[in-house]
Amino acid sequence: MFLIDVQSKTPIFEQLKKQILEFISIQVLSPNDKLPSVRSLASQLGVNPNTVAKAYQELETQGYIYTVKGKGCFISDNDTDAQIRLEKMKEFKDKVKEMKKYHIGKDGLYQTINEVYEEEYHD
Amino acid sequence: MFLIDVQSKTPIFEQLKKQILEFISIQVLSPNDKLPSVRSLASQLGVNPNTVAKAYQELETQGYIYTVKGKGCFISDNDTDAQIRLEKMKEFKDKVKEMKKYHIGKDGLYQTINEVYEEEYHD
Amino acid sequence: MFLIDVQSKTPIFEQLKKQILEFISIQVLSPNDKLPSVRSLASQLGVNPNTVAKAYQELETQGYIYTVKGKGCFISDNDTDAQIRLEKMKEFKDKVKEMKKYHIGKDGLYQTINEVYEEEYHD
Amino acid sequence: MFLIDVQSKTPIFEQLKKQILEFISIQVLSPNDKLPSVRSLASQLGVNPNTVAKAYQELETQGYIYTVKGKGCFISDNDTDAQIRLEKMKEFKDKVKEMKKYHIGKDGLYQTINEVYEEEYHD
DNA sequence: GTGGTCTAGACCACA
DNA sequence: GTGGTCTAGACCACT
Repeated sequence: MFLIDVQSKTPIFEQLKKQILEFISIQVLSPNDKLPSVRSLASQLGVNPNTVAKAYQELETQGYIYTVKGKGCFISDNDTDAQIRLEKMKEFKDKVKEMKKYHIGKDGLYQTINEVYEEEYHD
Repeated sequence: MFLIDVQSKTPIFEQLKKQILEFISIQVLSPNDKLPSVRSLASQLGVNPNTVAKAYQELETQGYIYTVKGKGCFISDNDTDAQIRLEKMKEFKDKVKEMKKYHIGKDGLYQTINEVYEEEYHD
Repeated sequence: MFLIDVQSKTPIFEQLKKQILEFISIQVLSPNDKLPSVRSLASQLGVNPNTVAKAYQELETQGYIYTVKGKGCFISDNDTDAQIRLEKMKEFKDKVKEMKKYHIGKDGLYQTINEVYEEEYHD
Repeated sequence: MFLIDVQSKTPIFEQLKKQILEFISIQVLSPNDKLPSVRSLASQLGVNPNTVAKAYQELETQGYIYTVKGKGCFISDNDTDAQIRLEKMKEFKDKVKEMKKYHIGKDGLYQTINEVYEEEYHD
């Protein structure tokens, strides 16, 4: 279910966070679903448990998941998926602003969007 | 001319690289223009010369500038500005792909682009 | 394992790079092998950690090794040894072209090769 | 007659030395021929006179040219061309040794030599 | 005066 | 403990 690239420049715990958020956004993980335990996920991915713990901790701080002592971590139930997409839209807007800074015309951006959305769905 | 945020999480030398690329892209810096000397830029920004040197060196290995020992660093002359915009478009495409992964519709993206590009130009 | 000549005109970090490439080429270092840590190699060679780090960083940008933060540096896994030999052959070809420019006959070159390759293997 | 690449990593004075040696080797410049004056060559190439002077000085130290005060620099007359080719052969031998270190077979080297020497002559 | 290399030593993020 | 970034200050080669 989770895929990690240890050679990537982005820290493992960030990769994990991102994937969990993705799963929430597309409702593969729904409110009150249980996340795998830190230790099981760590051993499954072959990474340090501290790394998984860090990802979970940050997600909790940001309100996307909640922890029940002795039971595990669960997806929050406050429109979490909508929040995530809002967050992503903000990132997108920042990217667009950057494009504008480089004097890149909006037509090129439209075209790129169309290209991407016309492709078949794949990972 | 150059602005650095020492508080930022992104390394100083990366901020510098980005700004130089921006200036090339919008042709504030044109092929064979001379960049400020490592030492002068460093003292002007209040950072260590090594930091500026690192930015320049990376830009050189990436082919955006060239160095003449004893004379200084200069903007490369092979359509560097076009190359940079291409690179940026690639980044944008990746971002759009990410949006698609999160099941965000393309209409929202269009709208965001319009918002950004309708604003007055500012830094 | 590594030998550095601090007197040499060629920079220490270049000497290091060369030796590492040599070891990869003759498969003393194989894909995914771990390189010595920056600090340990530095102290072993009696040089500054920054110097070793620079060598590693350049090897990484050239694609010969990859870095996993918090774990160390490792040999890349894409036929790195073959790539290095190809690179070396290119250097050799350039040298031969130079010889031709100086109007040196190819017979002399053959002879030199035979001399070198008939000697016993040594460092 | 002389060609300089200011963007090259090899210092200008080295490029100059190399070209002069090349011309001696192929007898475009013969013993007792006069070299262009420091100032004329410098202005012709658009480089600093000190740079040309440095090239000449090193060539004199190495015995390839001699200076007559108030008259100029001249090619030495002691089989200079043969000496240069010897020097070049030494460089070639070092390169071959390097190839051997990387465990590159001699057959590949033969082949490369043939390729180069079969090409038409060009710069 | 220009960039290139190096040292000594520091702090941080990641695992 | 690992590499990444940064500072302060030094020496060298090239122009």
